[in-house]
Amino acid sequence: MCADISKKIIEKWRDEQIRLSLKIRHLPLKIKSGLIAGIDVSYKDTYIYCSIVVLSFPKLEVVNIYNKKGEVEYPYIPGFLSFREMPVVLRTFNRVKEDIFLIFCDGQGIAHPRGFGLASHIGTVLRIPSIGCAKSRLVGEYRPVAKKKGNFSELIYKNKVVGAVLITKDNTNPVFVSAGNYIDLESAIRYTLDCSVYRIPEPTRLAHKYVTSFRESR
DNA sequence: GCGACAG
DNA sequence: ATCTTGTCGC
Repeated sequence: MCADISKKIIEKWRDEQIRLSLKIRHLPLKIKSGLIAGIDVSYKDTYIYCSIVVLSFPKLEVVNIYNKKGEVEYPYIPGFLSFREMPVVLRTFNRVKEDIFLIFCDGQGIAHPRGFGLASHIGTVLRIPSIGCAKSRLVGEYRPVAKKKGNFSELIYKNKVVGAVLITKDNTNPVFVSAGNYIDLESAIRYTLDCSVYRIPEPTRLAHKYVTSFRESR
């Protein structure tokens, strides 16, 4: 399938992350209504599945769902997740005909060793504002956060604020939010809270639900 | 060398 | 990510 990824490839990927990370821009996003999307990927054997859910904002009603199956090309390597998931994600997104103004991704944005996690990669390639909302930490340190919706502590990495450890629902563990591209952290936090009903924001939570059922049906 | 390490 | 039952707590 994808045994040992040569060090050459990883070097190339590292260079690409550094090169593309220079294109990242942090801007306040102020769109009040429109369509947003949630992306999630699932695996089974040598197959990889992707679901993209289009939702209305701020009502959060499902407008459309796109599913696509592909083959696993690379193994999971911390820091290089996007190269494993980007292929199916792009092929799935090519089918999306709606105009999306914001994308939620299951993973890190700039809270990454080289400031270019999955959300940054997706946002940069698609040229659409993106937010990384991960369930666990990849890099950075932070102070504990009281479990009250809206609370957060800064995620610090190399003496820079790269994200927020945010409580999206009372009495639940935090999620790790970081800007992907074309959005700043403040806006990312704002939209994440506006899209949260449960711990995981609706776009990503629904995408995960749909991709799981899609995988189990094929 | 040891420990950490998105999904 | 994936394989899995019951169980504690709001």
